[in-house]
Amino acid sequence: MADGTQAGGGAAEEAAFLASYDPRDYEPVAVTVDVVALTIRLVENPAGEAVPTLHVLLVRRGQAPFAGRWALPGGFIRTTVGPDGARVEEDLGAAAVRELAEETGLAASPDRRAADRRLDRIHLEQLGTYGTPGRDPRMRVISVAYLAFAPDLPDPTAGGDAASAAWLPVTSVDRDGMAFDHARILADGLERASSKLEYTPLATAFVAAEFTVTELRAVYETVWGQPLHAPNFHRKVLSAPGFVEDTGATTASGGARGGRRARLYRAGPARLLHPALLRPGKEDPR
Amino acid sequence: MADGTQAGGGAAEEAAFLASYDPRDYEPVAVTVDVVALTIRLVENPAGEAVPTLHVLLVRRGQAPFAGRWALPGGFIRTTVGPDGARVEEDLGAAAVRELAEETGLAASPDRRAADRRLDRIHLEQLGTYGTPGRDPRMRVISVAYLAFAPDLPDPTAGGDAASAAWLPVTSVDRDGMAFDHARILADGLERASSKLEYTPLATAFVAAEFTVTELRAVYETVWGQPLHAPNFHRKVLSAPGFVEDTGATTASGGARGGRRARLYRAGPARLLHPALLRPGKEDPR
DNA sequence: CCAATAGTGTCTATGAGACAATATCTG
DNA sequence: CAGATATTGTCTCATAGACACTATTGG
Repeated sequence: MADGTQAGGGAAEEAAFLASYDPRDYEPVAVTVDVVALTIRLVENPAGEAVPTLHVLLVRRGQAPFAGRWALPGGFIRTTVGPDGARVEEDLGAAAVRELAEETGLAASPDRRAADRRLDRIHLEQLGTYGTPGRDPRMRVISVAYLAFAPDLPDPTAGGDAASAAWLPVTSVDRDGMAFDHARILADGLERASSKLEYTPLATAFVAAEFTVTELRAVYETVWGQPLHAPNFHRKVLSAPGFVEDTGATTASGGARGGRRARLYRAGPARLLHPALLRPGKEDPR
Repeated sequence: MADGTQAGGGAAEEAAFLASYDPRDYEPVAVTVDVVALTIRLVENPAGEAVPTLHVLLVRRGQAPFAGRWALPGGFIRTTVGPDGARVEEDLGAAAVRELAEETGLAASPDRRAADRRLDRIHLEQLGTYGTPGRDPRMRVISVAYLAFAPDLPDPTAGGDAASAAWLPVTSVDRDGMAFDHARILADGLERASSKLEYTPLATAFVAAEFTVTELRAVYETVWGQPLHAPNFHRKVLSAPGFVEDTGATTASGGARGGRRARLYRAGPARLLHPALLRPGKEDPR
């Protein structure tokens, strides 16, 4: 990288640095950070039951190109000017958190402490970088995509300036109508999420700090889109060391229509699951 | 991404696009592509035996910053001017291939067809993007890192202009002395490579088009840094559908010191291994 | 023939998946 | 008590890992 031909050293030598390149070798590139933010929310089905459903945070674009289309929340990486006048550059992950906070309304929350606590519980990881020429019709744009797993977050409309943002059920997103190559990024994010549930304990990032095994199973069923065998799931979760820790407590009451009280667990210290919880029905996975 | 405020449309509206942003929101960013290129080469140990050893392609920097240090091969993404005068931007993956070809000498090879054939056999995948402020002391640089698995490639010195490049055994690389954050990128690449061998058939990218099970096992042992149980490995490879295909042929002769002739296989069509070949000794993988 | 290398048989422990059964709630 | 929900028992099959063994070759 940065295999320059100029001498290094000072700070504001940027111009000299740029001038030392053939214009055909160096071109202005815009770098954005986009976020595939996933959460699970309850949706009423026709029968009136609350069904856990995977949602993605999307923003409706106000300007061309792709005006009126849904896009992933994102924006350019920023440079802020510090108190001493020095430029403070923004880390990529920080930009992703900022975008998420802005679009969910957590940035404008009156209770900063509570908002920060919610942001802290969000799992964030880099998904990939998308830089195919022409993906933005205006200029060369390189987008670093992040994947976020969050417990139920507030509705964006509660935020204020992000009236055009919304949590949409992933199954009802019109992928062909999405802006830029965001359909592809979303697809990559969903696949990554499914895969991550298999060998990491990240499903706990979708539920509250204390949760039941059934709630955890709902996460898997929702993301994988298929029902799981409850007894076996139960045992597998408890047998994976460090996946969950027993709190000793149980839910205050059983199910609405009766049923035993469920034990409450919290996320354990493990960062990888062993053995893994593999998706069923992958007999011949080319 | 690209949540712009200007109207979209034409082609050379780049200046207007840039002007529409607050300078604090938009800053010139350089984007580079770096490559962690891995291959397996034979190295003589003190006993005079040829030991397969994992190597990484590194370049010794000629200029500051980090002059004299080893760095990953890489460089800025380019824009070439096409015959009609239009600017042709380079895709990120193409930039990675170009860097690899340049530094290995394959770009300058007299036999273009043969060189292209070798480049085609290289597996290339995106590793991650590194953009921490300050990682390049000169200016803001975002590096998109790629991971390449290659069969034995020519020595860079055979190429010509890349006299300062070399394949180095990964165990003998002075990580603390590497330029920029390339030690971190290298570490990430090695971990990714180890992990990919588990659940994909990419080990075949390290060997010739036709290979024996023992050669394939050597890849695993080299990358994972531990010996494997030969009989069980044999069975696992053959039982994973689509991993390898029998060519019907065998090696021309047995081992140098005697031994049965080995059957020759070629890479099969599978893109994922099922069941996976897990690394041994990961009892408590936090 | 002997040592070396390739490949097969087989046994045990463990996990995956299916099904049955038990425990404990709510109404 | 009846139905609902959580949790545990048990059985079968597949895979991982260990070890013994057979097959084939060079010297």
